[in-house]
Amino acid sequence: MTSSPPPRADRCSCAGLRKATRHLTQHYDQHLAPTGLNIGQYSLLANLARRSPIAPGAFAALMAMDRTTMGRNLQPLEREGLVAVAVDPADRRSRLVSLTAAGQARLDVARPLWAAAQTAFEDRFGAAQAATLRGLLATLIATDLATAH
Amino acid sequence: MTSSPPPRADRCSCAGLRKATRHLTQHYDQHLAPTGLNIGQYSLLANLARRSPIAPGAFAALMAMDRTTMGRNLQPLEREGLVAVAVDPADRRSRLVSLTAAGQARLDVARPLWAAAQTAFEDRFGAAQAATLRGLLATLIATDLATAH
DNA sequence: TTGAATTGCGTGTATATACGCCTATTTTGC
DNA sequence: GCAAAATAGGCGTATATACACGCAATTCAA
Repeated sequence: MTSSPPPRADRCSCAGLRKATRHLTQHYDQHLAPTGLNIGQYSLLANLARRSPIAPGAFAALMAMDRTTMGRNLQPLEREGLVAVAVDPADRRSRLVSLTAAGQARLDVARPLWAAAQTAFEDRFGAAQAATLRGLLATLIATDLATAH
Repeated sequence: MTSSPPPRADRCSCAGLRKATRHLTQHYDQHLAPTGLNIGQYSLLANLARRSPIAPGAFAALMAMDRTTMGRNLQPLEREGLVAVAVDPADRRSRLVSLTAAGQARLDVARPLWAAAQTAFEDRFGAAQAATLRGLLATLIATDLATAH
C-alpha cells in the first residue's frame, strides 16, 4: 500500500505568511535604507510616537511581540538615542520607554520614505487588495490562538 | 501652524504582516515543539521533500529567502542529519541539498502536529477566511516589488 | 587560449525572534 | 509585619534574516 498524498506545503497559512513577510520586508527596508532604520524599527518608533511613555511589557503586548524581543529591539534604538528607557518611579520593577526629540526627528525624516514604499506596494499589488489584506491580518492578530482549550 | 496628521502606523501593510507572522508563528511552533522542529524548519523539510535534490540558491529563490539566510537555516538541519549537502559534480561551484531518510522520518512524525496546528487555526480564524488569506499572500509573493522602474 | 566577467556560496556582522532561567520589586495572605 | 506569590524585566542561548565582502569555479570574448 502507498501512503496517503502528503499535504501540500503551500497550503500552510503560516509558511505563506512568513514567505510574504520576507518578500515585503525587503521592499520596505530598501526604501527606508537611507534613514538608517528598517521597517521594524520604523514601526516601533511610529507606534511609540502615539503612546510614549509606555512600559516595555505593555508595548510588547501591543506589538504582538515577545517581551524579551521587545527588550532586544529597543537596544539599538536606545544606543542611537532615538528612545529613552527609565525606571518607572511609580513601580520600580517597571520601565518607561519614551520617544526622544532625536527619535521624533528621525521619524519625520523616515515618514515620506515609508509612504513611498507603501504607495509603491499598493500600485503594484492593488490598493483594494491591500486594504482587504490589512483587514484580514488585523482579524488574525485579534484571534486568540492559545493552545489551551 | 500644526503639522498634518501623521499616517497611522496600523495602516502599514508590512507592519501588519510582520505582526501577524509573529502571532501565527508562535501558534505553529507550540504545536511542533515536541518534534524539535519549528515551523520554518518544518517548511524547509516539507518543500525539500518534493524537490530534493536542489541547489541552495534555487531553493532560496523558491522560498523567497535570501541566499545567505537559506545557508544559515540549513546548518542546524544538516548538523542533525535531516538534510545532506554535497558538491554538485556537474558544477563544482554549486551544491545539492537532499532530504535524508532521517529527515523524511522526522517529517512524517511532524506532519500530524502541523495538521493539528493548521486545523486549530482554521477553526478559530475561519477556514474560508484562511483560504482567502492564503490566496492574497500567494498573489503578494508573486508580485514584483523591485525598486527599479 | 587566456584574461575578464559572471555565477554560486561561504563568512563576518548586525538586527529579529523567543525560550528558559535569573534578579528585583510589589502585592497578597495570614 | 512578614513570608509567599505574583509581576516586570534582564541575560544566555539558539535560530531567523539579510547586507557587504571575498573566494572558487565556470563562462564569455577577443
